[in-house]
Amino acid sequence: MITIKDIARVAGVSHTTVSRALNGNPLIKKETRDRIEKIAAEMNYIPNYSAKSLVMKKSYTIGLFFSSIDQGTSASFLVDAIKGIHSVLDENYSLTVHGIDGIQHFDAILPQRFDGILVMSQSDADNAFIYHVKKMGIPLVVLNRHLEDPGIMNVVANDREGVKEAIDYAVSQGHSQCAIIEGKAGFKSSTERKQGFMDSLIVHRLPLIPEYFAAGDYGVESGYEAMCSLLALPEPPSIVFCANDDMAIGAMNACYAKGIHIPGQLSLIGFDDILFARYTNPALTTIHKPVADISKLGTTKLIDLMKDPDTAPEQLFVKTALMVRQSVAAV
Amino acid sequence: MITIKDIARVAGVSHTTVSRALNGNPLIKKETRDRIEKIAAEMNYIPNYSAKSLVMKKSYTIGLFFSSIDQGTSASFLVDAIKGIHSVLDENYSLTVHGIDGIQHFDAILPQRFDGILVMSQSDADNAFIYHVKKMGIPLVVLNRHLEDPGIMNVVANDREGVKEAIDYAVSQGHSQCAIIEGKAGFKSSTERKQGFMDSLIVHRLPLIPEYFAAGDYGVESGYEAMCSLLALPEPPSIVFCANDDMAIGAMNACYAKGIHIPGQLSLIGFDDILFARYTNPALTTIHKPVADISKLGTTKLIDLMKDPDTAPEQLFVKTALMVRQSVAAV
DNA sequence: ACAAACATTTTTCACGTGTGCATTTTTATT
DNA sequence: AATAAAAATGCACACGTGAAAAATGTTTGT
Repeated sequence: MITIKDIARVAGVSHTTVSRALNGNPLIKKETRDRIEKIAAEMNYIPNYSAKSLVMKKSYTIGLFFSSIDQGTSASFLVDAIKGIHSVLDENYSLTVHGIDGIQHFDAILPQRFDGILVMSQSDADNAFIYHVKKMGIPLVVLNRHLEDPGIMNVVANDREGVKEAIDYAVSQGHSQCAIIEGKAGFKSSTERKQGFMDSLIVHRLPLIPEYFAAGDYGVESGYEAMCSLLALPEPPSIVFCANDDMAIGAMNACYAKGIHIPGQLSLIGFDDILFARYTNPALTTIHKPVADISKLGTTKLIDLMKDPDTAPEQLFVKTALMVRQSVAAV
Repeated sequence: MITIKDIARVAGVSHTTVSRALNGNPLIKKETRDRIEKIAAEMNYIPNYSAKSLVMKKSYTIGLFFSSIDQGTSASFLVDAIKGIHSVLDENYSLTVHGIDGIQHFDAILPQRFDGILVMSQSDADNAFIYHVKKMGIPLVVLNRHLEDPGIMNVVANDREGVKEAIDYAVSQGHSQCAIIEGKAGFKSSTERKQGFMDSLIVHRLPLIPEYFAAGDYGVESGYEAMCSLLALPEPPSIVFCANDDMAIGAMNACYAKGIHIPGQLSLIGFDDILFARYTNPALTTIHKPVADISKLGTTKLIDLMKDPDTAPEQLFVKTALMVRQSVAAV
């Protein structure tokens, strides 16, 4: 392996000069710099990142942490996040992927190992981790879950507003018997979406019927079961909002099984806009959650934070969008 | 930050002794070792991985490379791979995720940066990268795509055999007019699956009808279009095998659109067994591709290779499994 | 012409760790 | 008790890089 010392020998200068020349330090004369750069290129010099890391106390690594990799994280979520991040991240940073639930010792989460950390957070349980990162002074952006803490950079979708708009739309289509299949208990997103649902009903002076609030856990199966219980009610709803698309697909299956026609007999709205929402039968009307955009914006902010740790933390909201398809009928 | 020198000072020994004690070097007396370990624990010592990397020429990093992150890689694929790897990877290794198409300079792919590399390969185009890695002497396992090269550790599913079994099953249900929607041109998996399809037809003395070979590209839309063209034939097939589930879902949508009932009028078989295959209407009969198992086995082999670079390369096959659901009717 | 200011480069040191070899301490053997 | 052998520990250096301080060469000002 070629080192700056090798280049120095060839160029007839000290290794420090080489270092400066290659790092754009203005103390070096232009001709010297050009000559050294040329030699470095010819010799196929590639910097040793371990040595750089040691001396610079930088790792050239960004950590992406999900609440869990195994459980509760949908595939599209993970992929869209990675895509969004890669689209703005400099090539000589590498991105490592972790599940917070898989970490044995927070001790291993150190500034020397991560130049910055993105937490794609889904639950309050992540807070212990988040505050550890903050305490260690590692530049940090929390994505996807709204934090109350104004000291932490935070990028989220306005789930609540998005759901409200969707239910407003449903009401405008003539629906008044609106039910919800809620997300996983303890997840911030669950309460946010439920709030948006209620916001709309309240604005439209529609009653909040306790039987129309069915529990779910974001899993496909839970959507199936929740829908079964809603259909079993003496007076079933005319429309059901599912707190994510996976549950909407489960709910749709329950309708197939019971012979309920969508949207003829029952309308359905999802949340997330996963790839397959477009391809259910009928195509699912859902709220598009811009995971890639969130990740992109979050990464941009993280980079700012890494450049200048004193960048003021912000609470940023990315807009959701209602995707009107075929699962909601006018009554 | 605490260093071994700090510990050495407290323990009244040299930093060398500390280093040895903490690394299980047998040259150290048991009592000394115990004392040093205790002090290290009390002082909350955490080794500096940059320094370790520099001197050991190790990076404690495993790279996971997909052909592309943006295009052609389905979400479940990426997630299952990450899950499988995490399940066997030691905690003090970190996993970085990359798209081969996003790499500007192969020069950055060095032994000093990666202790080992897993390539989740989908196309021949990855070969340039694969051989670069091999040339650099980085322990390497290629997953998912069968390589001819016996010098490279390779873990793949037996797609061909899996498809053959599925078509055998279709034939046993009385089907004789079998069509295929092929995968993306240039992808090894496309030809493998097509081969399996033909293997079965040939064994059963069924004709290979050119019109029944429709082109696809693994995308949902291509499945839709291919199915439309098959349905437009004067004599449409009785069963269609789709080279992946995404296309099967697209094909299913084409049938909805044309009012063709599945499996009443047409049967359908997919490949991959993605999460949603279970929840289409009807539930999709498909071939389960054990991505997580492939990743797991591949990682195990990579670890072997990292421990002993002379480990003999193998070509390992992981079994697929036919998941019989409701999209194939008996005729 | 000589000092002062400036530009450029080199010298020396540090970062935290592991290792070959020398040195000291302990144990075993005679 | 003397000696050899073995066990335990320390010294000095290396890894590749960057930065402060020092040194050298060059220009400017009077």
